Amino acid sequence: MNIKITLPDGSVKEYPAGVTPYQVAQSISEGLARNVISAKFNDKKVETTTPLTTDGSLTLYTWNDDEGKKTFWHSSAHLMAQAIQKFYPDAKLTIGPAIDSGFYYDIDFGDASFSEKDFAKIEKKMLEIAREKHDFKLRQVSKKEALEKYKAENNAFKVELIENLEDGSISFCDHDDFTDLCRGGHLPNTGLIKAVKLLNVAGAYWRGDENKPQLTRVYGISFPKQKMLKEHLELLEEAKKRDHRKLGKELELFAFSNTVGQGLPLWLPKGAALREMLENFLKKAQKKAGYQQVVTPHIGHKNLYVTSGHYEKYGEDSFQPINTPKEGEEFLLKPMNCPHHIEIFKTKPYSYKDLPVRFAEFGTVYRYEQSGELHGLTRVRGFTQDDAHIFCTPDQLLEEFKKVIDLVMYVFGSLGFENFTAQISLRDKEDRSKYIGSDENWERAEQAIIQAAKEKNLNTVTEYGEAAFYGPKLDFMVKDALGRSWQLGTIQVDYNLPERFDLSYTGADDKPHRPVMIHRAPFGSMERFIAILLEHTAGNFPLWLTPNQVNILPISEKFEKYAKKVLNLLEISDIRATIDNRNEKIGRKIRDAEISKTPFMIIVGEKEAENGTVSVRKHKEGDLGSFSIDDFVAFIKKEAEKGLKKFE
RNA sequence: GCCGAUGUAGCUCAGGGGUAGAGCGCUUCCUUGGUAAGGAAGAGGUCACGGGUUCAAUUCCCGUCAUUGGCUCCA
Repeated sequence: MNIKITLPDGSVKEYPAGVTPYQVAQSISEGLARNVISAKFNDKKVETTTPLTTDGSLTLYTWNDDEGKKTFWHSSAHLMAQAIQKFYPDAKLTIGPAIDSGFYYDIDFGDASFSEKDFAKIEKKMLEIAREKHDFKLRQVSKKEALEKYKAENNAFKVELIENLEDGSISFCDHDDFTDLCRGGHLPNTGLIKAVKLLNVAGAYWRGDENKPQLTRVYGISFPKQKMLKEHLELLEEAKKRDHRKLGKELELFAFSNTVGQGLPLWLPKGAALREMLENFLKKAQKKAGYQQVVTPHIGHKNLYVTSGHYEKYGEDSFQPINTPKEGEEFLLKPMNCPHHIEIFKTKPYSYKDLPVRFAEFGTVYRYEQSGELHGLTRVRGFTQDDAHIFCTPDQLLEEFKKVIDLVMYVFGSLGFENFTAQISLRDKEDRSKYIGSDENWERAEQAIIQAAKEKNLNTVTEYGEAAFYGPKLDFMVKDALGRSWQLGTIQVDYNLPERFDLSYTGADDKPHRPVMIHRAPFGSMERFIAILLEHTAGNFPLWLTPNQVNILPISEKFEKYAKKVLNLLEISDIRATIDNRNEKIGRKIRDAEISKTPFMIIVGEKEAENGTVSVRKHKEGDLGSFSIDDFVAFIKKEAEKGLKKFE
C-alpha cells in the first residue's frame, strides 16, 4: 500500500506506507538526507525515523531551521545528561529543554556539587559518546512502566512529571545505554554533534517555584561543526564588549559606590548630559501630545500607599518607612509616582470637557529589589521613570491608548529600536488572588489593550500572569547584547486606582463619573533605557544625542587660540564640542578621540588658522577634508537632524 | 532571597605560605609634532572586610560585604 506525501513546495509524491522522513529525504537527495535533523508530519513533530502510515504533508528540518536547531540542542541535552550520569550516577534528572541559544538540563546532584571545574570532563565524555554514532530511538511506554522506572531510581521529579501525563502519550527516548522520559524531537544519531561547550551552572527552582527544591541547571550549546562553535564563542566575546557596565565606565557615564549603596547609580557629567538630552527630546514630543509637566516630592505619606494597595503588596519588601519626630508619623520613599499624580488630579473638580488630562514627570523612585536581582543599570534600587498618568473618560480610553502607542513608536524609532516585542501582559489565568479590583474592570481594561494593539497593527505576544497587580499592560521588550529581554516602554490601563482614590469628573448628565487611568513610560526608566541603548549602539550614540559631538584637536599649543575661536563658533550654533589641548602629538589625540567614540574630530594647525578653515575627521571613517567653519556647522546640523524626526 | 563563580594600583589583569608585579592612566621634565600610541623619570596597594590554622596568611579554611552567571521577583 502506498501513501501520498505532500512536500512544502506543494509537490505530492507516493511512497510505500511505513516510509520514514529520513527515507523521504534520501529520495530527494543524499545531501538532504545527510543534513536532515527532524521533521514535522501533519503539524506534529516526528522523529526522522518515525514510520509514516497515512497521507499527509511533511516538512523536513535541517540545522538552518529553528526547529532543526531546537532538535539538535534538545538531543544534546540528552547527551549531556548521559555524560553527567557517567560521573554522577546518583544525579537525578528532571527536565532538559532546548532554548533560543543552546540547551540546559536541571539536575538534582543530591549531596554532590557540580561546578565549572567539571565542565571539561563532561564535554570530553559527550564528544566521545557522540562519535560512537548512537541512534536516538523513541518508544511508547505505559504510564505504569514509566512510573516503575523512575520510582526504582527514586526520582520524585520524573515521577511527578509522569503523574501529570496521560497514559498512552508517554514515551522514552533511548540512545546508547541511556534512557530518558521524552516526548520526542531528536536527531537521527549522536554522530551529528561535533562540537559541545558547557557554558555555565546555576541554581534553578523545581517548576520555577522558589518554595520547591533548588536544582542545578547546567547550560550548554552544541554544533554540527567545530567552526560554528568557535564563531559562536567569538560572538559572545563581541557581545561582552558592548556590555553597558563596561561602556558606562569607559565613557564615564555612570558609576556605583558601595558607600552610597547597592543599586543606586551615580550619574557622571557625561551621563547626566546624555540623560538631559533624552529628557528634553521626550518632553518636546510630550508637549506636542498635550502632556503637562508636574513635579512631586520623593516621599509620600504611608497612607497614600495603603490606599493605593501598594503597601499591602510590596510594603514588607520595600525601603522601610521613614519616621519623623512626630509619634506614629510614617513616610515612604516613593516606589512609583501614580498616587502623587492622583493627588494632583484631586486638587480641583473636572468636567468631562476637561478630559483627558495628562500629567508627566521624570519621577525618581526607590524600590528595594532583592540583592540577587540587581544588574548594572538595568535593575537598580533608585531610578527615574519617564512617567505620566492620563485621566480620561471610558469613551476616550481607546483613542488615548493608541496615541500613547504612537508616542512609544516615535521614541523607539528615533533611537533605532526596531527589534522589539510588544507584549500584552494579562492576569494569571488561574491565580487571581494577586490582583486588586473587579473582574469586570479587568475584563474592560484587558480588552482595551488588546483592541488598541490590534488597531495599531502591533505584532504582539500575550503573556498571562505578567500584569501589574492593578491592571494589564502593554510592554515593549527589547533585548540586550547577550539576548536577554528587558521591558523598556510600558502602557497600562487602570480602572482600579481611580476607584480606590474615589476619583470623579462631572459628566454631561451633571452626575459624577469615574475616570480611567493610563500609566505609561515610553523609555520605562532612564537607567534601563540608557543601558540598552548603550548595548545597541556600542556607545556610538546618535549624533543628536551624544554628549560630546566634536573634539577639536590643535596640532600644537601654538594653535590653541584658533581652536578656542572654533569652539566658540560651534557653541554659538549649539554644537557640543571640547578641545584636546594636551601636550601630545596629533596622532595620539586622534587615537584617543576614536576610542572615546566622539563622532567628529576637527584638526586645526597652521594651514587652518591661516585660511580660517577646519580639517574634519569622522569617527571610524577618517579624513573628510577641509571645511569652512560655516560649512562644517551646516554639515553637522544636517547630520544630526537626519537621525531625529519630528513628532507629529 | 536562593545556587554557583569572582574580589590584587584609578582601569585591565598576572602572581602566589616568607607582607607584590605588568600594561594603560596619573604627576614632573624633555619634545611643539599634520590624521589611531614621541621619550625619560616618578608617585600610587592594610592584596574587599572580619575571624581561624601557621613561626609566618595577600596566598589555605570559615564568615561578612560587594560584583557577577542564572533562578525567583519586578508596582
